[in-house]
Order: sequence, then structure tokens, then C-alpha cells
Amino acid sequence: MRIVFKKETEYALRGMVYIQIQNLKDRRPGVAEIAHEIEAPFFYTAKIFQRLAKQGFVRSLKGKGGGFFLDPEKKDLTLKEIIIAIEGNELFIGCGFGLKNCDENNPCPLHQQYGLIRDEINRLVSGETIQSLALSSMTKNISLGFSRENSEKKS
Amino acid sequence: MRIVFKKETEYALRGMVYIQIQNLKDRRPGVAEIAHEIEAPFFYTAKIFQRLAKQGFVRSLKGKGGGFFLDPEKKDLTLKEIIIAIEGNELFIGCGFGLKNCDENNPCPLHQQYGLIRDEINRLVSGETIQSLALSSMTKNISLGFSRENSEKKS
DNA sequence: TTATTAAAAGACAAAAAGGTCTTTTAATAT
DNA sequence: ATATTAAAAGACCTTTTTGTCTTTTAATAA
Repeated sequence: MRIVFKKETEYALRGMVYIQIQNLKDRRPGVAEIAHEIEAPFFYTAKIFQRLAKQGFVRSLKGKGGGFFLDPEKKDLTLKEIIIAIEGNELFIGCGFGLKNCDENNPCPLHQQYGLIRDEINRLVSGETIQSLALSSMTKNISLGFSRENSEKKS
Repeated sequence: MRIVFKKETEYALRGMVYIQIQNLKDRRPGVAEIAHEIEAPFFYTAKIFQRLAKQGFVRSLKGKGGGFFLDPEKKDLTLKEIIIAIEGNELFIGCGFGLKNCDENNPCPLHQQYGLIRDEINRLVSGETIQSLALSSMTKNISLGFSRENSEKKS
């Protein structure tokens, strides 16, 4: 059951952040490692990152020592860019309740209030980037949920 | 492609509001009328309202003059109740990004910000009821998107 | 009491999402 | 060269969601 994003989107975002974290440590993780760390199915993860690579969101190298890495040139890959590439932009436009003919001129009773939600989602995924998440989860000793080593030293 | 709610949920919410609007005019719409007004497939609408009837969210009468109606006793059926009956409550709990081990003690970098979104969604669907939406769409001459008669008199 | 109306029940099917696996291609190391 | 490593490509499958349709049951009106 989907929450706000599709499983594919979740795996993509989590995986991208993991790749970036490893890149910062001069490593290039492969599919097996990524899938394990983000707790996603191996083959599904492979498929998702093939697509992301084809779309230019991530780069890859085959063969020994190969794996995935982010283009160091691109310092600002927002979550929104990835989300839209996978799901389209319907989350960011429209009424959210599926009501037609709902706009400022002809608002449904939910229009204003839903606008707040949409704006908040928009603000979040536009403001955060893969890089910013990777950095904050490394420096602030905060867990991204798929990599518990960080918070495991309290034992 | 799903936005925030499933199609089924959208149809259910729109249909319920339509039923309540008609009830206020002492009418009991049938499946054909509801489906047409909310622009949903007839048979799918039928199935959805069978379920809602079985769950007690709406009542129905068979035969001539029959159709659907809300229990007049229940003056406060929140959107949230219907949403949870159809989708479960996963939208209202958890991280929203599918991250495990994400809570106040061990927050992911998105935890706080996503909390705002979840709270906003929660506030909206807890605060509004089928009755309040029916009333406001009638009295404030506001379109619910599936019934454009309201806003059509500007021609 | 029977013809008509309309919901209930439930089988069936198409599309989308999620997931699995095999074969091929391209790197690297020996 | 060739053995090894790892991604790319793409076929295939399962589950969930969405949608369709037929048959049955129950209410009303004539």
C-alpha cells in the first residue's frame, strides 16, 4: 500500500542518498550493496537504477571496481526532480482530491486547505537535495532508516 | 496515476458528498445518478457504495424510489473515517518516505518537515465532514468539481 | 400477484505496480 | 587473450487497483 510516494520512488531516493554517502567516502557501491542497505529487492533495485542511469540522474561503471556514482558536477539534485521523473508531476498540480474544475476561480471546499498541503510537499522536495540529505545524515549522525550503523554505537 | 488518495477513495468521498447534497433536497440518488455526477464508472461506483453500505457509512433502499442516503442521526462523518476504511491509516502514521526506524528519537533528515505535511493532511480530513462539505458547496455556491450547475449561471 | 425498479453479490478482466530472473554487454585484472 | 566482475537489457511473473458485467435479492406500484 502506497503512502505518499510509490515504492519505486522511495527506493530511488533512498538509494541515491546512499550512493552519495558512499561517494563522499570515495566508494562506488554496486546494486547488491545498495539493495541490501536500503532494504529493497535486488533485481528491482537494479531495474530502478538502470532507469535512473539512462535518465542521467546517476552514472555507472561496469566491471571490477564498478558501481554507481553521482556526477560531481551536479551539486544540487533535488528530490523533486527524481520524483517527477518517476511519478510525473501530478502530485504538484491539481486538487489532490481528484476534483475537476477546481482552481482559484472555481474552488472546491477543500481547495484552500489542500493548497497548504501541496505547498508544503513542494517546499520539502524542492528544498532538499540528494546531496543535502547525504551530508546531513552523515554529519548530524542521523539515520536515514536504512543504515543503522550511525545510531548503533549507543550499545 | 494516484495523487494522494486512491481513485476508489476519491469516488467514495465525492459520491458521499453528492448523496448528502441530494438528501438535503429530500432526494435519494441511485448509483446511475451518482456515477454520472461524480464522473465515475457506473459499475465501479456501484461496487464502492455496496462496500460503504456494508460498512455502515451509507444506507440504501432497493426498488422504486430507492437509492442511497446518509443516516440523519450521524451528523459528523469525517473524511478521515472513510479514508481509513478504504486505505487503512498508513497515510496518517509513519514517515511517508518509507524510511524505517524513523521517529522522534531517531529521526531521518526529513522527519520534522514531513511531520508538517502529515499533520496538515490529518487536520484537513479530520476537520471536514461529508456534511460540512455538502453544506458549504451548497450555500457558498462553490463547485465540488463534479457538479457544475452551481457555477454555470455566469453565462 | 406480478411487473418494474434498483441495490447486492460476486465472477471476470484489464491495467498498473511491484518484483524476479536470464542473457548480453562492457569493464578490469591476470 | 581470457577469466572475472558488474551493469544493461529485456522477458516474465505476481499482486493490487481499477473497471465490467451477469445474476440474485428486495422493495414498490399497478
